[in-house]
Order: sequence, then structure tokens, then C-alpha cells
Amino acid sequence: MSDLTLEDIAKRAGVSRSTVSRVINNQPDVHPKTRQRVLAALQRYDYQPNAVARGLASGRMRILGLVFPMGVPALFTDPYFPILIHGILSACNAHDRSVMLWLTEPEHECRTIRQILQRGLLDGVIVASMLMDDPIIAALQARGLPFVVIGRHPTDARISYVDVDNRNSAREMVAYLLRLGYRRIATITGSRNMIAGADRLEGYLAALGACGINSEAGLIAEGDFTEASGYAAMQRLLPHVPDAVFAASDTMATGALRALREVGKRVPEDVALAGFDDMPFAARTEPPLTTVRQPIQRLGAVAFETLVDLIANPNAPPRRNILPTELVLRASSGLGSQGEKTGAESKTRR
Amino acid sequence: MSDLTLEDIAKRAGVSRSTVSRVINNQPDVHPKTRQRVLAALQRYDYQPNAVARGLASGRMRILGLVFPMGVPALFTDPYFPILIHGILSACNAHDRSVMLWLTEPEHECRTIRQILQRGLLDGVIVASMLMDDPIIAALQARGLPFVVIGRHPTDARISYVDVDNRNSAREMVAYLLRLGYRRIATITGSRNMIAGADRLEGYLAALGACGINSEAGLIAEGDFTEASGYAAMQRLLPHVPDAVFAASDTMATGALRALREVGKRVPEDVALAGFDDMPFAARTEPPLTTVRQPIQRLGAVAFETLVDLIANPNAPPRRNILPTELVLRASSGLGSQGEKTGAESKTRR
DNA sequence: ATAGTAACTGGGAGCGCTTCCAATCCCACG
DNA sequence: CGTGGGATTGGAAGCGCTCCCAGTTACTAT
Repeated sequence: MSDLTLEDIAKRAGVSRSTVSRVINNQPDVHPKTRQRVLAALQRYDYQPNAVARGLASGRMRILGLVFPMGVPALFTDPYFPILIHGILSACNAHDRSVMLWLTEPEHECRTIRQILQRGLLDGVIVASMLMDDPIIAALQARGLPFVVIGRHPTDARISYVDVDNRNSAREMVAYLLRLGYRRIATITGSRNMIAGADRLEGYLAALGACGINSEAGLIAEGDFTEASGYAAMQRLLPHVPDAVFAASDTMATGALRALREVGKRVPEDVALAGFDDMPFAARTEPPLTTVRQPIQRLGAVAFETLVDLIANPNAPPRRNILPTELVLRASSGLGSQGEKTGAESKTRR
Repeated sequence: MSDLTLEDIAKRAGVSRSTVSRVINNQPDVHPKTRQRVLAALQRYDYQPNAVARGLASGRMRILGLVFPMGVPALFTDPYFPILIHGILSACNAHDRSVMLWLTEPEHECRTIRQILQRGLLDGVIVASMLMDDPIIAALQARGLPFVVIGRHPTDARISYVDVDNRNSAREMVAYLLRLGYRRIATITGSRNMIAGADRLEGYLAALGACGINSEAGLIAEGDFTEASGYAAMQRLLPHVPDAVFAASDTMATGALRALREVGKRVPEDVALAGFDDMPFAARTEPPLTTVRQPIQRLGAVAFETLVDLIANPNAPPRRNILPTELVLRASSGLGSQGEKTGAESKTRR
């Protein structure tokens, strides 16, 4: 309603602008009595500080940027995106920061990057990039804006990131399938240009290698983290008769499940199946999905904390944070030839 | 890198700050030659204007707020959320605006609302509220900040909104099921506190009423738009032997599907099923889901356009925008007793 | 009392931009 | 060659806040 300024409040409270500012920012050196008086005026006139003026004067807007690459087709069908956002926003809420959101659409990429780099606006940026060579990374570095990436960066050691150990998690899942006795284990990979996809493939290969098994080209089908790609990949795998399939995401695993159902293959009797992520729906597929649980929400929260820390200490060394995953064993991986017990939903802590 | 100001560029280009400002903002009254010179300097020093200073001086930050109510449990499992965001962000990208995002968590609600109402920061707000009595609405009105709600407001005619005709869409879907010959049509409703849920229930009742059928309490089960609630609701419906079920969302329909599968009921032979939304996965359930398609992404884009219009014309009357839906007929609704043809994916334009 | 010190308070100078408004320039016209 | 008026340009006044510094007040110790 009324557009009061600091000055107005000051006049009403019979003090100076500076004193009101001190009270608002909870600074010391204000007499308790004065503070009371100002507080009362603040309340009475329902004063809201002007965030922009404040930001200009102080140089910090308390706003963080959050950037998602549009090049990821799974972004709008996977709950990954909303869950991650939730984690970040909750953390921001709790620490009185706000968030600006961008999707870098290729056709507007330059403009989007310009917006993100606008001076004064953002205190720092979280890049949910996962892409191999996202131009936003270079732009942020050139501009000197603090940022954290969700998903490790393969080459540049100066970049702070938060991630799970995709390679080892995948390796353990495949090792588990091997322990169950499966030998023709196929994989449906994520996109080539996403680091998580490449890492999970590496883990798959490592597990096979450790067991003395040579990977077979026909047992590796590339997907792009979408359901449809999982479906198509499974169809390509079928002629090579896998006895188990490790899909690099739960979403692709459901696609594989659909393909298997269509040709009358039973899971896990004919083909065992495992996914990655432990999305909410993974417990409700038929059969429920064995998978690797990654703490998506926590990933967002830790990214937030890391960024805030980075903003406060601009010259500190880069932070790297690997969060733990756990295997979630459900019916889709079956009991294997060993008859190993899995339990309804037993979990293995890594 | 270098933190140049307008003044610096002006000096370099041998003109005044004002002129540089004019060039940047593409204003007339600059001699073409001067403009060239300034443009060159701008380019050479890679000048980025300070968005905050600009915002303070001009009173417009070109930032929109986007508010989601956390009270909606489906928010993080339904693709509705990301698709809507996508629609809004694409529109913003194309029109050189940015977006700030908030989830109003009940425990931080006051603080969140304060952040949103901060003076100077936002030019306007899009509320993806759908809730019956969201306090943010009253707060925005009191503050006089332009805003648009996605989902109609049941009582206040001064509020601008964008929506689909939930009531009629639901009515048509149920009428379609009636035409197929189903008579014991049950419904799984959305949450009571969401207007869309209430509207779809009304449409269900209207269709039955138009056909002279009295609704039966046992055939109405309340859900909350989540898969789990659809599953539970279906279990409650089973004893009442419906021959068809209209779920108020595709997500709940998949829950119902799971419950039906568990007790060995075939869809559509034993129970026909219809959903609402036409989420990407609806075409891939087993059987594929008959549903009402609503243009979620477009909803976001139109909300954006409406808001921008509202910001430009603060005194214009409220805008109300109803986007069309269409019935998407797939296998889950069956052929009914009439043997009506549905085709693999025939659509009916409303 | 009185100096000395600590606790407060107010004023002013910005933050980097927009936006008037007055000043200057330039050219066609007389 | 002078002159009016539109086209350009520069200067100054903010936008509403923070933050520094000097000034004022209020005590304590002597």
C-alpha cells in the first residue's frame, strides 16, 4: 500500500535513517529503548525494505541462480528435477535466500547466459548441469561468479561440486547382480554427453572386469535417461539374450520393463532388472525395482550450503562433496541362481 | 572480470553517461555515428550493466515471481510441475524476463510471503496455487502487486487467472463413459482443498445427473492427486463394484490401475478407467489411458503473457482465460457395451 | 567535579543506473 | 550570413539503502 522508505520510518520514530537501518539489520550499538521505538514504528507502518536499493548499496542481493540444461530430455518426465529443486528451495527458505531459475534452451543460450551473468543480481549459481561441456561453466569462470555444479566435472579441478559416486554405485549394483549368478548382464546407459551416464557405464564395465567377464558390445545399449529410450534400448538388447539388465536410471528401467512385458518375458524369472535413482515410483513398478538410491533432495541442500560457503569465502579452495548411495534390493533383481535372499525391501548401506 | 560502470564506458567512448545509457536501452535521439562509437566501446570492454542499479533507478527489475504451494503432495511426483515451469520459463526466456521461484512451505510461509512481497524486486507474480484459500493471494492483493493465478479462483472476480474448464472436461469424459454404456461409474477425486479437484468432481456429478443417474456415495472416493492415494481409493471403491472409474488425474489413475491389477481385475474388460491431464506416461500405461488432455505448457505461457499485460496495464480489468482441453481416447476405456470404436489414439476436440 | 572512555546517533557519501531538463549543435531557410 | 527549431548531448537529481566517520551523550574512575 503505502510506499514508505527508511527515511519515513526514521522521521516517524524520531531517529535517523542510520538507526532504523541498524535496527532492521539487527546490528548492535542501538540503545534498547531506541530499538523498541523503531521496532514499533516499523511494525505500525508495516515497513518492507526495498530489496533492490538494499542490494545495490550492500552489493549482495541474497539471490542464488539455479541453472538447468534444457538439453536433457528427461528433465520434464523424471521426478529428479522437482525433487532437486525442492531440496534447494527448502534450504534457501530456511536460510532466507531466494532463487532464480533458468533453463538454458539452446536457441536462447546466449541471452540466458547474459541474464545469469548480469552484474549485481546473483550472489552465486548452482548449475545442475551434468553435461560434459556446458558453456555456462566457462562463462561463470570468466565472470568470477561463485558457483557449484551438481555432478562432478571430469577435468577441471578448480570447480566445486556435489555428486554421488556414480561409478562405484553402478559397480556395486552390477557386482550384486554377478553375485546373484547372472552372467549375461546388459546395461542401458544414459546419454553420452552426461557425466553421470558415462560414469555409470564405467562402473558397469569395472564390475564385469573384476569378475573376469569381457563386456559384449551387444549387451550395451545407449539411452538418454527417458522412458522411451529405455524401451527402445531393451528391444535392441533382446536378441542378445541378457539374463539381467542394469539400467542407468529407474525411468529407463520402466521403459525396459514395458519392452519385456510386451514380448512376454517375465521379470525377474527370464530377465532380472535393476535401475538407478530410487525414484518414488520404483517401489511401485511390477515387480518393484531393485535400484541404487541417491539422496537427490540432500544433493540440492548440500549444493546450497556449499555455495553459501563459497560466497562467504571466495578464495577458499574448491569444495568437492560425494554423498553416499545405497543399494535398494527389491523383487526385480530376483534371487538369482544362488537363491540369495533379498527381502521385501532390504537395503545395503554403502 | 573488470567491473566497468556506465561512466567508464562513457569516458572510453568520449561521451556522457546519459548517451551510453540511451544506446544500451535502444532509445532514439542518438546520432548514428555516436551510437556506433558507443556500441564499439560496449563490445570492446564487454560491458554488462548492473541489473540492480538499473532496477533501482527504473523501478522495474524485469523479474517475475512464481509461487507453488507446498501443500500439494503430488508436486514432486507429477510431471505437471516441471512441464508448467517449462512453459513459463520458455516464455520468459523469449521475452527477456527472469523468474524467481518459491515453494510456500507451511513452516516458512510468513517468511516466504515477506520475500515475495519485498519492495522493488518483482514486477509481478504467477501463483500456481490451485488451493482454495491460499494466503498468498490476500497478501498480493493487499500489496497491490500484479499477479495471475493458474487455476480459477472460486469467489473473487477481481483475480486474473488462466485455467482449463475442469468441470466441463470432466463432464464430457464421464458423458463419454456413459455413452459407452457404463452405468456404475465411480470417481477418484482430487484433494478437497484444490479447486481443480472440486471442479472435476462437479463435472462427474453433472454428467451422471444429466443422464438421470443418482450418484452413489460408495462410488466416490477422495484422493489427493498422488499415485498412492489413487491406489488406496481404488481399493475402497472395489467393494462397490464399479464398471468404470474416472480418476481426476492420470497419476491417480495409475494408482487405481495398480490396485486393479493386484486383485486380478482386467482393464477395461472388468473395469474401464479414465484419467485426467494426459501426462506423458498416460500413453504408456498398460493398457494406455483414456484421459483429458490439458495444455499444461501452454497454460504456463499464457499465464506469463497475461501477467506481462497486467503489469503494463495495472488498471485494466482482470483477465480470465480458459484454454481448451481434448478427450484422448485410448484402450483403458474399452469399447463399452455399445461396441463404440475408439481407435488407437483418437482425439476429440472440444 | 572532571577528564576519559565507551555507548550511541546522525549526516554524508556513495552503490550504478535512469530520467528529466537545460544546453549545445547543426542545418535548412530566408 | 544570420536564425529558428529539431536533433543531440551533458549534467544533475534522484532511486532507497548501507556504511563509514565524526559528533554527541552517558557513564566510570579519579
